[in-house]
Amino acid sequence: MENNTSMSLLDHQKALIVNQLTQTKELLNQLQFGVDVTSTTVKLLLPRILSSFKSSLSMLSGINSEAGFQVTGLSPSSVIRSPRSNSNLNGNPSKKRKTLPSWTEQVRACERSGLEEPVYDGYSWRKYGHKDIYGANHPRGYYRCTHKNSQGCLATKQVQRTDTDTSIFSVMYLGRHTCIQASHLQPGQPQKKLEQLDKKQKRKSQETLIDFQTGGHVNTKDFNTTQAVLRSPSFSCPSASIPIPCQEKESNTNIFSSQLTPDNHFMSSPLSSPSTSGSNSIFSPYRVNNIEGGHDLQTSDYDLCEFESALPLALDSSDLYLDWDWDSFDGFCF
DNA sequence: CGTATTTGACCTCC
DNA sequence: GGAGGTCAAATACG
Repeated sequence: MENNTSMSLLDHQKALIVNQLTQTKELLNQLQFGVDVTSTTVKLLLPRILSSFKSSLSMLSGINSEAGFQVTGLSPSSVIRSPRSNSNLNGNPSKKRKTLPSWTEQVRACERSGLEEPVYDGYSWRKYGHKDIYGANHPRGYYRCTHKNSQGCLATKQVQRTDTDTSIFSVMYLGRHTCIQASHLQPGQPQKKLEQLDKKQKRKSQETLIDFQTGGHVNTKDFNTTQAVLRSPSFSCPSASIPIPCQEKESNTNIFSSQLTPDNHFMSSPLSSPSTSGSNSIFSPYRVNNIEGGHDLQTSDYDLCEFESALPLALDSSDLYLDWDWDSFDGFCF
């Protein structure tokens, strides 16, 4: 039983990685051959590409351990459910979506007071419930995909602050996105979304209103790896003049700005909308799965650096030049 | 006025 | 029966 489980899990992981990389390749093709390679589009795509690679690399690292996707936070239970063992949020299993894959992420938010909202992860979510959880200090928010009705997308997520660190959200994703969210590829929509979010945040947290354009604090941890690759002010320091320390790099926190779904759908981060006036940093999601001392994170980072150095990006303030050789990629880290 | 959020009630599972 | 999850009416907001 367990052996079969391990085998199927491994196969599943491999399949995820392949799909993830395939999707990444498609994104790169969009950059390479896309007609509309505007700077905004590029800025949207690149973080997704990087995130996709990071997720893939993380999974590869995780495969080495019996625990599976430890690095990405994608627990084995997300693939094969085990009753009562699927302790995602406070150890309580989902009671209704048992057939849907689930996984948990822990995401740090750059806090503003009174914020109880989920991290913007690139998808549009609509809150449909809010519940005080027995034994938990903080209520749990229930979100479903905005496109549930229009496209029948069944993806949901549950967001809850952790008891130990209120700046960290535990986000449990249920189901994968079957919707096509134009915001992922079209520059205008996420920007609009983020602008709305920003306005909302400003409304809600007046006493701690921090204007990013005037040097407010931004949690930049999740920018690190992106910056390492992009090395371009137009990417790492968006036009909105968000004060991002481009040279700064923390070594012991693994940062992934995207979220990987079990079906290789990854979720781009708000980082992908650099033209937004700082709202993309209201929440700065990054994985904190290594809170207690991470697993394989150094390896993952190392591999990522290898990838980054192999990625022949030449950027200037407005254009992206991609000369990606997939034959080279074939030999990369595998 | 359309859309998103809030929140109490209801449903499901254990 | 209790806890978690979802629904849907009421409300808020742009």
